[in-house]
Amino acid sequence: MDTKSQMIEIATNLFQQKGYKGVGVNEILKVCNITKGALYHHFPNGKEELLIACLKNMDEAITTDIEVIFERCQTTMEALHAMIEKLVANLDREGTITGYTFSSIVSEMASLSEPVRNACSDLYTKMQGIYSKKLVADGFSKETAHSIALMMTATIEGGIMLCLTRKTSEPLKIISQGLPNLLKGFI
Amino acid sequence: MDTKSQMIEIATNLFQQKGYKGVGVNEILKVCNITKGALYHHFPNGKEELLIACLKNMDEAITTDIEVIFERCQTTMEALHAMIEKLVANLDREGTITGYTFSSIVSEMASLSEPVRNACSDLYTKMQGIYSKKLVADGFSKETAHSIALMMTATIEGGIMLCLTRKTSEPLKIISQGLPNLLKGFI
DNA sequence: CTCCACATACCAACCGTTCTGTTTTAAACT
DNA sequence: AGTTTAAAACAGAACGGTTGGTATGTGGAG
Repeated sequence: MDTKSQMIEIATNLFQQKGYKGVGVNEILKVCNITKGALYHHFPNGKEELLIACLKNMDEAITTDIEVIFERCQTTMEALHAMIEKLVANLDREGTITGYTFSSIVSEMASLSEPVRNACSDLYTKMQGIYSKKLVADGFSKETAHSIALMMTATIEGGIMLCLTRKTSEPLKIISQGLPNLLKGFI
Repeated sequence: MDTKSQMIEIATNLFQQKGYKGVGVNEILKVCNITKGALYHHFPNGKEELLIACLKNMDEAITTDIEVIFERCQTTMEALHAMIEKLVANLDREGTITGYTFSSIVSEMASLSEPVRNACSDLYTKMQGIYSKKLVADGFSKETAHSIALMMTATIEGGIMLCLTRKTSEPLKIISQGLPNLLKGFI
């Protein structure tokens, strides 16, 4: 793997876990086993440019990952259960959540950097779009599907926050059980 | 108002908006118009102790605020609408959200400081408790109420994240409209 | 000989914290 | 009431460490 890709891969993980300001460039360089020269060679605009590259990387990773799940599963609910199960497994195994979320980055940077905010917004919109499409296939109207997709996105993101706070995967499990009722209510 | 209370008041606002690492002690001192001596006199353990004091302050503020709303409103849904309306108004007016949320602190600090994580966990639990109680009064069983309350907490917190990312209050408005369907689904 | 991909050394700015010194407050004693 | 005294409530300089960023050096590939 080339140096640049490796940097993005590692930095993505660190940013997801500790947020933007929570990770210093020196820490990233140490884990990557490279030096300042390499970083500022590939990312002349420094840390923020690296973050945006990481967000683009997450975009691809998350989008394709979710799309695979949503293609394999028959209904939206099945797909959601599979998604959350993956999150729960990840959380139980590693103690942190590395996929499907970037809440720490949003809450830190949304008001500080427009490029970062836009990248995050795009990612949310993309995820929501995948949900929405499947919901339409499930028989919901376009507007209803849009509303449900938004609520699903919010609920999962909020659920992750609760899991991190409680140090348990319980909240996401309960959400996984409760989500079908959300769809039921919209019929 | 005494210096200590003023510090907590101002720091609470700053922490909510910019997160923990996003605010330097110097910035806090500047806004408060005090110096290092005052800070480390009232909070010998420095910044983190101040943060915990802020979380306790938020606990009281949020709890009493929500409790008032939930007492005034007949049903859980009415109360929720009122709550979200308040959030939306705040967001439309000031561009940031200062009440009912501390997502930035959670995502930054949950894995770094146990005292902070516990304080956040307590706050979520308390909010959830208020929802839950009202839901039982609405006729739901205890377990069902607990599940719904958790989902409501997650959805609102996630909705706030979406609003910050999109720079619009639209997500919360849609959630406010969609939430009744969540309750409907549980019946 | 040149250009790319780094390494190394260095920098100013800022971080949170600690220190010592000064003022203010208020109770205690004459 | 006036003085003494001790503690509380600050002010402000100084500290070591870390931050993100830059300027220059260097080895290898073409």
